[in-house]
Amino acid sequence: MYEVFFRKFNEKIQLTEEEVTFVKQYLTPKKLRKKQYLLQEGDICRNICIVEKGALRAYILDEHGEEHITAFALEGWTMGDLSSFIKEEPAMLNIDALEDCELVLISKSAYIELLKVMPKFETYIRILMTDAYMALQKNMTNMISLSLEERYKAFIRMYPNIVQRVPQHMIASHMGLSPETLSRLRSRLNSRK
Amino acid sequence: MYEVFFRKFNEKIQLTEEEVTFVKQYLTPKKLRKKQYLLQEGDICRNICIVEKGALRAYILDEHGEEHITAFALEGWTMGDLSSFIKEEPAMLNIDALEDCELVLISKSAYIELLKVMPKFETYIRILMTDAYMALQKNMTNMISLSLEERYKAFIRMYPNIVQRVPQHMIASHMGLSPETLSRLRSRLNSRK
DNA sequence: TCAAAACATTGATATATGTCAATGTCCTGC
DNA sequence: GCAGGACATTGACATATATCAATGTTTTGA
Repeated sequence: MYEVFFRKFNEKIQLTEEEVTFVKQYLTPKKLRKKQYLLQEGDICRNICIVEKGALRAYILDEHGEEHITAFALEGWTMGDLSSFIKEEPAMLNIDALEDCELVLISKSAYIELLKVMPKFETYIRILMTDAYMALQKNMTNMISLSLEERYKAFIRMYPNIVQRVPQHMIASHMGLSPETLSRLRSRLNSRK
Repeated sequence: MYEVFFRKFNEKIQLTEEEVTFVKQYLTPKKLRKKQYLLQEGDICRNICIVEKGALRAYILDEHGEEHITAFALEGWTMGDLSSFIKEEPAMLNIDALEDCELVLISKSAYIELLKVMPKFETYIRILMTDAYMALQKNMTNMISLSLEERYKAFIRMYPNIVQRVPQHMIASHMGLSPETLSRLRSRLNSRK
């Protein structure tokens, strides 16, 4: 149980068997069926989740009620509305399952307790946050400095699994494009090679 | 010396006088004149910096050589190309001074050593990264879900000091707009009230 | 197994923003 | 103190992308 979670953990920080057992006490498994919600806008995000299996998306609704996908999460990725989790404020994000999912949840109290009693956990979180920040930064600089075509090609290169498993209009939404524009972009790219 | 740095630190984690003295050993002061560079694209970012006084900007050059400002930093803010600092890869960002600056630098070796020997430093960095991630996320969701006008009003509300101290065309660049478009947006807002 | 929904594509048109250019003002450094 | 540059504004025009609509295909669920 929790194989993916601990595989990811061990990539950053080695844990002994006892430590694994110890951490497991603080984790909760959760299954989610396709289209079910993990979090809805306005609720407080009570858990950080790690995807063991399946796929999630996070999206925000704009003033016209349009969905804008802010993130996908596949196996091994972390998902949640971090601001809501940390500050215990209403979430801006909606998170739902794109496929049937198996998740690992860390509650706020578990998070706080683990940070307090287990330095290796704090180190792991520090690294996780650093990596997440760098990834977001990278996305932002790509968004700013690349042409549409280059952005799409970079996305395919970076996240080939997402392109395979997620409908195209959601990728368009994630890139801030209409489905039509992405479709035309793709046909331009195909005709060119 | 390093007043701003330790004020910020103490807002998150209380330090004893001895701890302050200890941390000071790892810090280096640096002055920068307006328009001088702290970091240039292609170089490796050897230091994380905290602004004691003055203002910095970070920008990236796109394929046409156009500048796109990715961040500003005023007193108390942290600045650097984090990916370059952590991975010791060539930086994508250019960082220069918008005003004469006084900075505090933390070198990579100081960063690693402090993380190793001082749990409070690791906790501080963990919180810093978490906050930075949340702020970037917030910017991204604003970018996605708000109209231009709302984005500009949100920016003014959030960073009134930047609006006062930074030329308008740089704010346009930071918002991903041409200077003309921001100018027209502002005149629209003014005529309306 | 079939009907309905979800999805991708393509065309016609609308619109927001960028680009180019001209003008005037205000800094700023020599 | 003045000249040149940086900056903001405004107008005319170009262009990329959104929007609306129609069509065909694939997936899904009863």
